[in-house]
Amino acid sequence: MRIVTWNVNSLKARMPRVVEWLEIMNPDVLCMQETKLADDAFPKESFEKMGYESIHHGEGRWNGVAILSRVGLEDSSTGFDDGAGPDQDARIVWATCGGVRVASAYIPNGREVGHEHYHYKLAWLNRLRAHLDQNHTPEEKIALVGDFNVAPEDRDVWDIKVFEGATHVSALEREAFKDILDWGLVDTLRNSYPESDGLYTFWDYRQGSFYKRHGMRIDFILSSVSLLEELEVVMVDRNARKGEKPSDHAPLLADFSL
DNA sequence: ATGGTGGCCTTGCCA
Repeated sequence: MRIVTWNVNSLKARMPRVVEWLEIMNPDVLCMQETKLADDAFPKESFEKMGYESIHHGEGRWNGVAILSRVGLEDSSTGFDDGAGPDQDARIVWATCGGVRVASAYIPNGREVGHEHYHYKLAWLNRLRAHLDQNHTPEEKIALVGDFNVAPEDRDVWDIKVFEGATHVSALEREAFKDILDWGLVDTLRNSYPESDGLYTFWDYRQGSFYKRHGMRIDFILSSVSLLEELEVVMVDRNARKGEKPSDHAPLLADFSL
């Protein structure tokens, strides 16, 4: 089973690239973030013609997450089931696909350390942990994937000196991210390449970042241990960051022997 | 070619 996470930065703008990529890479499950679509604008029928069931959770101009699956899509839900009320944004969707509980998540950016949005980001990660505590056990096969907007280690950004005092690398964000992992999830790409630097999934459009290899590793396929036992390979498709009208994120793929 | 934002119900905001 090939599971993919990809922040597409507007599905409307990215649809040609997404369709082309699906035809070439044939994932079983594609989790997208930042679709920037309302639910009624999501091209569900186009994906159905390609053999994919789908669930989308969107609000229109910002955010928006989706799961596509050709190995079944059951028990879908949106947001958090943690008893704390609805989230202000459309940032997470859940579904069971081929026996794996999958979540497609778009964690808040935070904007600036100390900003109201930064506190929302930390609270959001805490709610995600609470949702896991209340709805799942680490023994299940779980793939929690998406754009976490956190670089867990200094080597996960191209130059840590540039990020001094910035979001994505602050201690509180990293602790909140680690708290998710400590529940019982493994960062699959880092687990497969423990010694590697330069493993990035995002390159800002500005200042020629991609060409300069000025990237960040902020997208993840987090796997429970029982699912990790089935992991064959995990990789970033940097080619998808090239060419005409790319997203600023590359897809992250993992193949499991399921 | 030796450089270099993009998306959005756009004219500022978000990333």
